[in-house]
Amino acid sequence: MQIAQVIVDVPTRQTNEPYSYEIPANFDGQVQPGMRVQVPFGPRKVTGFIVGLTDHSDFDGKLKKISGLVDLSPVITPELLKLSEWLAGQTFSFKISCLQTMLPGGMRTKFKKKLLTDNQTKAAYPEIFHGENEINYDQQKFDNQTIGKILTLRKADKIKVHYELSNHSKPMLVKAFQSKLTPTQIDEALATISKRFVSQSRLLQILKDQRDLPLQQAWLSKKGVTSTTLETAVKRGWVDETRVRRIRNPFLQPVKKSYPLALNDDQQSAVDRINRAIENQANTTFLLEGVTGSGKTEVYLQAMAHALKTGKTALMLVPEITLTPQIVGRIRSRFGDQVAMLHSAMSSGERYDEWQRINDGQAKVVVGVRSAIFAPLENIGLIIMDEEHDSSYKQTETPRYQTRDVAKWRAAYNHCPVVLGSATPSLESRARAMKGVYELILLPHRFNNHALPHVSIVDMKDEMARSRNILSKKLADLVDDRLAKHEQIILLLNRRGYSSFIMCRDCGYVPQCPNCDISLTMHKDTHTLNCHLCGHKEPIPVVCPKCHSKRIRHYGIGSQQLEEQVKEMFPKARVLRMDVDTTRKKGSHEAIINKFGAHQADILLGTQMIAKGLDFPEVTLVGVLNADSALQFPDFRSSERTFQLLTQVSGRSGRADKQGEVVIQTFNPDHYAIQLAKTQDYEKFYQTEMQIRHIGKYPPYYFTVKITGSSPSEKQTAYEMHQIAHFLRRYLTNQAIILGPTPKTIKRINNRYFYQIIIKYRQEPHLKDVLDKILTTSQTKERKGLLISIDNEPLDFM
DNA sequence: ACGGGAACGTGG
DNA sequence: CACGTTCCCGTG
Repeated sequence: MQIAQVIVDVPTRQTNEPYSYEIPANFDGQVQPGMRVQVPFGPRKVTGFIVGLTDHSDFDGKLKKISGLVDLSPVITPELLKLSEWLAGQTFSFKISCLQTMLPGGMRTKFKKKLLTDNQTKAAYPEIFHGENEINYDQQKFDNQTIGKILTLRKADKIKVHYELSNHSKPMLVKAFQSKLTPTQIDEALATISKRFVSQSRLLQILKDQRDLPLQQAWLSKKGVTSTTLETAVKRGWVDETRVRRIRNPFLQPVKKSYPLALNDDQQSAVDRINRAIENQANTTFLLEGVTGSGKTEVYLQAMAHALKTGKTALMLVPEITLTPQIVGRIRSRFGDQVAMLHSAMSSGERYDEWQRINDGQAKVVVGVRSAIFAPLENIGLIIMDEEHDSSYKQTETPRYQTRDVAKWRAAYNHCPVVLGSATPSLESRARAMKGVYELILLPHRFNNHALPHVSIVDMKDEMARSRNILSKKLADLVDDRLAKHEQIILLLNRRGYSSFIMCRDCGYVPQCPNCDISLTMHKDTHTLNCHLCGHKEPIPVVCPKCHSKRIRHYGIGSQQLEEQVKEMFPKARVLRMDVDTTRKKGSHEAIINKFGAHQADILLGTQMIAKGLDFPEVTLVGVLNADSALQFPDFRSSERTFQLLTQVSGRSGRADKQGEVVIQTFNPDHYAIQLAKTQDYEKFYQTEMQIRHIGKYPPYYFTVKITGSSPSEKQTAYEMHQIAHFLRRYLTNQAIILGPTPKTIKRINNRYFYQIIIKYRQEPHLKDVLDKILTTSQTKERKGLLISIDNEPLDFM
């Protein structure tokens, strides 16, 4: 007898191991590991993943049978099954959560519960069934009294419970028409048909040329065949209406084929080293450190081409907001239809189709964001992570994985190299390169030896004494100059909304979010005060709710207000704003980029999403309006983030034959992160920052774990977190540093109180066991509203 | 997660 | 004791 080992979709500690199920005879030989099944679990039915097949079970009770198949072929490859095990351990999460994150969103299934009943009961309980024989059962939708009634009816067998699979992404089927006529019949019809039937004859002509395949209605209508014509043709028995699958195409425009560019010596030697590793199936991790504009992308493309040439596939990851049509277009122009793209801006249907193309082995190159690291690609010959330092590579929800670690795992499994590319590598990666764990490849020169932009720093303390203007005199003059020369400008202001807060000038009252410990941000376009954490919105008060004064003013400039001011200062300039608020609609991000790229605007302003990956040759001036915004955060990585952001955004200036200019406005002109960004001196920054990390016992010198606890009661949160800290101090070695518990920087979000504990350690053999124990114990308190989450190697300590 | 049964509470 | 509510356990 064959037995399936199933991880059920019940995310708890106790059910985090496979359960054994008998495979019913009619499924014999069809089920394989990696397929999803429906199984009875206690009194209900749940979905599960088959993770293995055995011929005996250690479980000594009576086995139940698999009740249904969700998939007809595996959706998780053997490699990804193994990876899910490792990932669950690494991130302290449930195996089922890891398996689910490997699938594209649209494929995650839940069982919908439906209630079926007979006509008599339906008529007797209109408040439950509303005259339907079948209703969805949502517990929240019914009050306790109704639920009671439903239970009684069910016991009396008047209601049947039915589980229906909800799987919202499906292949897209479109209307199509298949010719039923032979060529001779078509000729006959053409000869006999009355001259009045112009469109029918036109259709017959088309059918004559395209006889064998079903023709899609959309295609036919482009040829001028209307739906009425087709209906008539169906009636005449000439064609049959059918449905065919259409692959949704996430690539908006067709791309012209492009060819490898000539490389400079640095690039060539980089490509050679990576190619050699591909050929030797060497599991090497390369750190490709190249200044902005040094031509890293061309190195990636040629190395990927080499991987394909050796019969392998290639996976390339890019940060969330960098995956612009620009980059995808470039990759697709090189590799054509072999490319599959996975990106969060795509619809779930598009993602589903792209994922299917990878799973079927049709796509050989995958380009995507973080989650694309789980693409079901087989026989990988090369994994690339562009901008490896980018924070979007760390998932902030469970499973809290770092893509870099998953990439290295997959590379080890596939015996292939990983290339981590960046102009400003994370300190972790650079330190590993220095230790010889990674191989360092440098691209120290800009492509075609373009000069680096000239960077100047403006001290806003001096500036503020003169004027309250958001643009310094120097920056405003340069903007004028560029506008006159018909060149483009990027302005970066890392704060969205209109102003950061409003305050009553008489009593000092600042409106706070009722659910969170944070002041509300003013949004002028919607005339509301918004909370950026929980989404709360309220109207802007006209009088102070506390002292009834009318002197309410706003402070701190956000991107909305910047737009307003810039338009006022430069009335002739065409201004585009790009931030979360202007890019919410699908395709709007792209629309802004295309518009600016076509020079239909002079000034692009926005939050940090404009800093990365965009390449506009006409931009010769970049202004950073508040370089300090990241520095203000009480976090050990704030200098690193500031340096990276400034270097990145500076690289946007002057890429083609024109010298670029960058103006950084700051209140901390002497801060090393700002000074070193001015000279684009990564090396010096690395040295300085490493010293600070060493003294402060921070990564990469120490490993870190963040434990966050939250509940609706501050007292309970604090108490439980103290218990955990106590437990840690007792069971970890005395080399481990345990900080906290402390309330988080923003203590209350959405009426939950957050406390955290930071563990810093160099070697802690029992850490995993201790943390597992904490999770197991804490689960019993979950019902009281306490949630404990563990973040292994968190991005910040906030 | 969630269904089911034990345990506990309330009103007569 | 009948019934409502909460707790807690097990799920193959």
